[in-house]
Amino acid sequence: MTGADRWKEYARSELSRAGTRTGAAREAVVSHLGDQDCCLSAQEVFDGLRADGRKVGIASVYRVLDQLSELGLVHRVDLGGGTTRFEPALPGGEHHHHLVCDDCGRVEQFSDPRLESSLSRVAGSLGYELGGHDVVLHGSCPACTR
Amino acid sequence: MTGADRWKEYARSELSRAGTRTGAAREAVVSHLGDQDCCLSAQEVFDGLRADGRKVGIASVYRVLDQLSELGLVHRVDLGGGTTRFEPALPGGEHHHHLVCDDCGRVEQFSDPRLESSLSRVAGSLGYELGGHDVVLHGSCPACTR
DNA sequence: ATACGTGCAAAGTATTTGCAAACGG
DNA sequence: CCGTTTGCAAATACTTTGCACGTAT
Repeated sequence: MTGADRWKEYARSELSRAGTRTGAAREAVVSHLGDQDCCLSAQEVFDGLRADGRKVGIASVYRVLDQLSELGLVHRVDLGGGTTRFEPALPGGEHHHHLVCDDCGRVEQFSDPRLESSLSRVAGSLGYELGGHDVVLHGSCPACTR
Repeated sequence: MTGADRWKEYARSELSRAGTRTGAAREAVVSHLGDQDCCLSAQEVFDGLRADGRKVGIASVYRVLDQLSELGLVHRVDLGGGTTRFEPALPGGEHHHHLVCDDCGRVEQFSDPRLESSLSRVAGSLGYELGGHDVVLHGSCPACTR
């Protein structure tokens, strides 16, 4: 089973466990989001669903994304530029961060254990219980640098 | 001389070096921003100026903040929640990051050398030339935890 | 005098909300 | 059936832009 399918199943089971009913809009969003390998904006999800011929209102896209976020099934990602993006989140706390090329807009993912430990150490030393964190690096990608 | 005054002088000299004229709105924003120890939203700057009896249009606040940002005199800070915040930036690359309490909204600053080195190592290993980075930790502050 | 700076109002985005109709359990 | 979910349209929040006027140089 692919990671995408695994997330879809996980999301659907968590949704039903949360007591929600099955609706066309939510299923469409879950299905589409699960197929992505990179974070999407609400508008991109909406456009993607339209392209697939699914007629879902943008308000529903926002509502579903918000609900998924509340349940911890997606992460909100803010790369700057004023639009929030969303990406599937698997359980277990495994996560990654993003590196944005300010020239061409390319987005890459990365993860780094040493970075994570720095973050939790800092939070701990200030007495905070760490709930989540956003790390976004901005720069120029190899192609744009030269 | 205080850090606040140092930034104001620095900002004014950089602005004049950039060839800008002296205007009331810009001076008001620079002066107000320089007095802050924490990042402010455009609306907060606007309200602060109003409270001081300075009649500055909100459009000018946005324009000035954008200009200061272009010149590297302020950093844009996005703590999530949809509104961009701004804070004075001193030259030399010294900077800090933010820790937000999601319960009470408190914002703390921190800096950490090990974190910085993790970030540049990651960027370097992906071939990126690092231009800047945003790190925002979310969690519960000591007061809200218990 | 001339171009830059400013305030106001209008336009633009991104997102949320009110509401009646559709639909799942 | 009854309450959740959905789509539409209107509303909201934040930010940018157009334009006429003010003002520094």
